[in-house]
Amino acid sequence: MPELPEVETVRSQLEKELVGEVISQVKVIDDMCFSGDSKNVIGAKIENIERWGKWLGIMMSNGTGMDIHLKMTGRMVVPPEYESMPHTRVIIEMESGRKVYYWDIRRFGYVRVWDSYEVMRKSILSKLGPDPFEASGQYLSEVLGKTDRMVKEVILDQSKLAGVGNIYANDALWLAGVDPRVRGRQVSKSTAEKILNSIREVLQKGLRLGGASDNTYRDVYDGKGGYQEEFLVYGKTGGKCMRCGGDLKRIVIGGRGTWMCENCQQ
DNA sequence: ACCTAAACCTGGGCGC
DNA sequence: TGCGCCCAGGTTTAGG
Repeated sequence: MPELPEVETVRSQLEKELVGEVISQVKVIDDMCFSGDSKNVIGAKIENIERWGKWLGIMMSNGTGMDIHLKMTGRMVVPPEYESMPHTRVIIEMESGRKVYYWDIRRFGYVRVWDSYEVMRKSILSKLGPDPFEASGQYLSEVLGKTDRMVKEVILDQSKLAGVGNIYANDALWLAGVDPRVRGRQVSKSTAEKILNSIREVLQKGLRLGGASDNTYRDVYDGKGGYQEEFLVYGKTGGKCMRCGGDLKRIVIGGRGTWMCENCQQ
């Protein structure tokens, strides 16, 4: 699933491919994955590509903008074979002849065109907490101290911390040795700091490996990431704990699969 | 204001 | 072989 490391990988590759290009056409194959007025961006130059949490934001030279969310199964890809692939939903063409494809099996994600880049940016940022690399341990400790929700639900809450999804949340809590069911208010300040450091560590590793491709995620060149080979606990039903050798357990928190070692995570 | 659960969607895997 | 069911989860929305 595209989380911070996957979306950042896509952002940096798209930046290399597209900044400076002028959009000549937007072909919408599936309405469900597109909104806004595509005429706004025709003839405009791509100035910059940013990432906020799991969102991508494209700044256009005429003050308009586009945002993209990959949700579960979205891809932003450039290989030409995507021209006629099933599940290609939107095609963005450049004056240079280059094309970029929005491909998505489940149609949860989207490309949206906005009249104003600034309005778009503010609208997205208003829903998001800080990036885990910018948040302080003090901040996370304060957020946790105000809630009785389980710690895993809090770190997955994009309004509290932007960019962490289920894969990295599971692995970070195992690395920190914290039971995902612990209530926010029960977490000490030093434990909150340990959790934040573990989140950063697994995200860094994800970034270094180009993300996790256990399922449908691919980068801009249709390549796989490597983090799926390095999962600590995520998805390891019936697996053993790498730290103590105990059986990993699968539980459900907030409707999501959660993997943990009951011996190491207290 | 806070919290929970359902809805959105498709393909893959499973049991029968 | 095939059918029905469950599961995957980021975000929004509805309801308690």
